[in-house]
Order: sequence, then structure tokens, then C-alpha cells
Amino acid sequence: METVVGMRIFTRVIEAGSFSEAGRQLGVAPSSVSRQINELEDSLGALLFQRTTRKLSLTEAGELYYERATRIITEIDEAKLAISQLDGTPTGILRLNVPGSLSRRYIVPALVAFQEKFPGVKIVLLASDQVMDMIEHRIDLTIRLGALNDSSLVARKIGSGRRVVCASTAYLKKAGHPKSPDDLYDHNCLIFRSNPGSNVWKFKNVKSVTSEVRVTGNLFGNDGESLVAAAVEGHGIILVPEWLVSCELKEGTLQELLTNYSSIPKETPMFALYPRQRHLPPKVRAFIDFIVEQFNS
Amino acid sequence: METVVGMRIFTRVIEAGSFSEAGRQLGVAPSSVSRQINELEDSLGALLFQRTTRKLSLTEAGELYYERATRIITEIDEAKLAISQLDGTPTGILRLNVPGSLSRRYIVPALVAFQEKFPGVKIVLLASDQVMDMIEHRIDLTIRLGALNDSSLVARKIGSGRRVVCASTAYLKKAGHPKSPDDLYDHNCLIFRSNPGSNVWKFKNVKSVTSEVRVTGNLFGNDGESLVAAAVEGHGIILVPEWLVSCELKEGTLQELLTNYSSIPKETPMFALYPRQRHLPPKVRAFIDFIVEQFNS
DNA sequence: AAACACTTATGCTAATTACGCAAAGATTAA
DNA sequence: TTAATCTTTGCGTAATTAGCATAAGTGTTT
Repeated sequence: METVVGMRIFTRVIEAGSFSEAGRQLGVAPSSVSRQINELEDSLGALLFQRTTRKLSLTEAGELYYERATRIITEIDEAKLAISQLDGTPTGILRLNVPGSLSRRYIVPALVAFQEKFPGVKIVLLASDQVMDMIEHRIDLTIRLGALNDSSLVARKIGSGRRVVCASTAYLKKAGHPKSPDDLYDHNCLIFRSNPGSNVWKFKNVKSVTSEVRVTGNLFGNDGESLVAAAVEGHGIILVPEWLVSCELKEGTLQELLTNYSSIPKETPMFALYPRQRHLPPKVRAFIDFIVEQFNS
Repeated sequence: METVVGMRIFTRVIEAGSFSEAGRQLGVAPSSVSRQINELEDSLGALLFQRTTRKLSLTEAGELYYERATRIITEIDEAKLAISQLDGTPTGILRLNVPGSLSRRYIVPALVAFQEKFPGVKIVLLASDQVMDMIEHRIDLTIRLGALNDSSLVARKIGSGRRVVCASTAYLKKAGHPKSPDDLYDHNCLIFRSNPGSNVWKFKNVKSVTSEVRVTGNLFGNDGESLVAAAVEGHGIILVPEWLVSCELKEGTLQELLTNYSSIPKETPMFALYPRQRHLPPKVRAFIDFIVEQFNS
């Protein structure tokens, strides 16, 4: 077997001055040293040492090979070191695939803080609402909302947002203020059409009584922000994760409804997806940890 | 085991574009490729490929390692090549240890022709009548006359010279012309004192009748050439290998005696000694072959 | 939809390899 | 000569490896 060990032993023999001493330093039997050297000589087709039991000297081939071997070993170690350093501190390019709305609302603001903390990490942000092929596009991390379909990926929940029903005061003034889920039936609901069945909204009240409403409306969309914008404009009622409208609620351009109820599912989970658990690059791990921390504060 | 094979497989996977294809090209099972890559990843502590069963892409660590690995592999192959080329054509420094007289009379003239034939070989000529430590002095080849005492060395007979008895005409005119070995007893014999018992000269005639003479004289020496010089000066009779006096015999400054007899041993063998048979450097092999050829012509 | 071709990964087994011990042969110093 | 230390080799055991068979996954084509 072509091995680096032979080279290491060879150079150590030279530095130690004898087979036995080299073996002692490397923690192997002298016989192994002898065999490794012989094997190396056979594979090279040349004698490396002239030797008796008491003396040792390099042949010309040995001298030539020593120069090369030391350089090669150094480079092997450097390569290892480079990879392991890469593994220690988060560096390099982090390719993210995030839903567009999440990106603008949530990820981009977080990125600034992340890159302050980890200046070695460059980020390529690939916003898309469809899941992209992570291997083809060399994506390190995909962030998705809600249910997952690709089981080959490792998923880590990085947070979840309470879902809230809200509308603009203008709309409420025009169409009335729903007091219970059932009232929604008569409203224009702006439906986030990410998955089938999303036009059925479920709620439960404080007494855990559930209600189910098949909502209707004149705007469907797969971009949360557009729906938010429409709601702000007074088009209708939306059911979205809280973080998507946190600004609007704070500013008062949107107003939360049915505050005595909670939606079912209560929260929209946010997942980070990556190909495998083992050997997760630190840039990825760092970003996940960071985003989790951000979300929980 | 730290192995170069892993690196080779890794780079081949990249060039081939898949584990299976790499395995096919390298003649190993796909499972082995998979395992080698996994092992490499474990030893580096980083993922090298993102992969599914159908797609493959390098991670950042993989890309970094690829650069390094290709360079390392190239250097390993170059080192091997350098050694094997060294092994093919005679090059480098050939350190010879030869007896002084042999050197001046025989080796040095041959060297010119040898170096014409093998211009890549530089020669360091260490003339000494005592055998030198081949390892300590990094001697590639020792040339000796007559019997050998060091059994740890490989010996190859590279020729032998008939031993001749001769003297200068001036001496013969002064001291008389010996007709038989017994006559030598009354002559001044110049004795080459290389080994004990060398003052007994043995001969046999054409009928294989042997004679043994304990010769005496006023000059002993361990340098053949000095004895030859003394003989030329008319000091006495010498028994030496023919090649040592070939010039003198041709020029007539010395004259061969007892031509009806031959000395016992008839010839002085010349041996080339080197440390081991295996992996004999080509510069050494070439020199031995060359010197044998020279001697036989 | 479904069959198909081809991929990576893994359990298992057989074969190979590697290692240390011990002994033998070699070499130098006392 | 003795003693100490060295390289090398035979040998038995332990560890490793490699391929086969198989499973599971993936994309294409029918």
C-alpha cells in the first residue's frame, strides 16, 4: 500500500540517525522501521541507505528522496492544517437559500450582525420560494417555513413564529371587525398559497374549542410580503407569521384580529436544512446557531 | 493508515465526476471509493463532497484540499520518477576506493573512456591500499587485488592478471639471468609485502612440476609501483601482475623471466566489492561492467 | 405513474497486510 | 573475548482492507 508512513519513517530515520532510535521516537518496533524502509526502497527501485548494524549513511538516491520527502510531508501536514483551521473558525463562502420574504424581513437584517461577528464569512444569498437543488447550486443551508418534504436533508428547527390574523384599519372600517373565526367567512382573505389546503384556516379559543373556516378572497399569492403589502393597502385579511408583520403591527398600519384565538397550527416553524450531520462546516454551524439566537431574542 | 491512495482516489473522483466512474478508472469497487472518501473526510474532519446518489459537488474544504492534493500527488510522482530515472541511467557521484597502484596504472586511464560513455557520472577516486569503511566514507565501490576478508560485501571478480617475474636488463647483466625458480634464491627479489607469506614464490613448469622458493632481497614494499620503479632502476627481480609492468615490458625497460614457468597462483584476481546485490545503483553497475570489459580487451 | 438504470452507502466475509516478539547475524567498544 | 547494541528475518496473531451482495436513493424514460 502506498503510504505516507513510509516517508515519515524514512525522514525520521535520517534525523534520528538509526532505525532503532527512529522506531523509539515514533513508537514502533525497529523491525517495522526496517521493513518500511525496505518496502520504500523496493517501491522506488533504489537503495536509500547504506547500512550495517552500526552505521548508516544515505545513498545518493536517499539524499535526493529526502529533499523531496520532507517537502511532501510538510505539504501534507499543511493541507491537513489548512482544512482543520477551516474547520475551526467560520470562514469562506456561505451559500444560503431562503424564501424571498424571509430574506428581506428577517435574514438580511440578521446578516449584518452575523458578519460583524464572523468577518471571515462571505454570504451568497439565493432567495427563492422554491427549494433549490442544494448540490447543484452548492448551497450550504436552506431555510424553509413549515412542513418539509425532502427527507434526505437534516432539518433543524431554528425557531417558530406565532401566526397572527391581521388587517389594516382602513379595511376594518370598510368591512367590519371580525369577532370570531366564523366571521372570516364573509371577509376577503388574502391567501398564502404555499401548499394545498391553505385556504382552510383553523383556530381555537382559550377554552380549546376549535373552529375551521374555509376562507375565500380575491388574492392568492406565494409571496408573503406581497400579501402583507396588499393587506396594508386595505385589500383584506391575512394569516401570516408574526415576524412578517411585526413592523406593521408596531407602526399600526396593520392591526391584529381575533386576539382571543390562536391559529392551528399555532406557529409556523422555521427550519434550517443541510445535507448531513457529520462534518458540518463551521460557517454553517455558526450561522444556524446565530440565527437561532437571533430568533429567540 | 495514512495513505496516498485516498488522495489519489479523491482527485480521481473529482476528475471523473462520480465515485463509480473513479472506481472503474482505478480498478477498485465503488464501495472502496466511498469508504476511502469517508475515511479521508474523517481524518480531515471536514466534508469534501456534497453528494446524493446522482450528483456530486465539492465543498469549500474539498476544493481547498483538491488544490493541495493534486500538488502533493504530483510531487510524490515526481520524486518517484526522479529516483527511477536515477536508477535508469548512470548519473551522480561514484565514489571509488582503489589501491594506489591500480589507480594510476589501470583505473585512471579507464576513467577517461568511462566518462566519455557516461558523462553524467562524476568520480571521486579515493586511492588507498588499506580497505576503507565503505559506509563511513560513502564509498560505492571498492576494488581490491587478491584475497578478500570482508564477507559482508558482495564481491565480483572483474578480471585477473597473469603474474610475471621480471627485471631490468641492467640488473640481469650484473646479477645473471635466472633459468629456473631455484635460481631466484640467489637473487635480490623485491617483495610486495601485502600479505604474510608473500616472500615464498611458487611456480610450476610446463610439466606441472611445482617449485617453491623462499626469496630474499633488500627491498620490501606495499606499493607495487615503487617496486616496479626499483626494478626498472636495476635493483632486483619482481613478481607482479602483468598489467603493472605492461608498459615497461613493451618498452623493454623490464624483461620477463622464467617464461617457461607460471607462477602459483597463476593470476592475481581483481575484485569489485559493494555492499549489497539488491538495488545496485546503475552508476556502480555501469562502472563494474565497463571495467570488466576494459580488462578483457 | 411506473419501470429502469445507475448511483452512494453499508453489512458481511474472506483475504491480505501489518505488527511486535524473538532469534539470528553483525559490529563496535571495553 | 565479552558484552552491548544494532539490523534483519521468521512467525503467529491481530487488525485492516477489499470486494460482493444488498439496500436505499435519484433521475430518466416509457
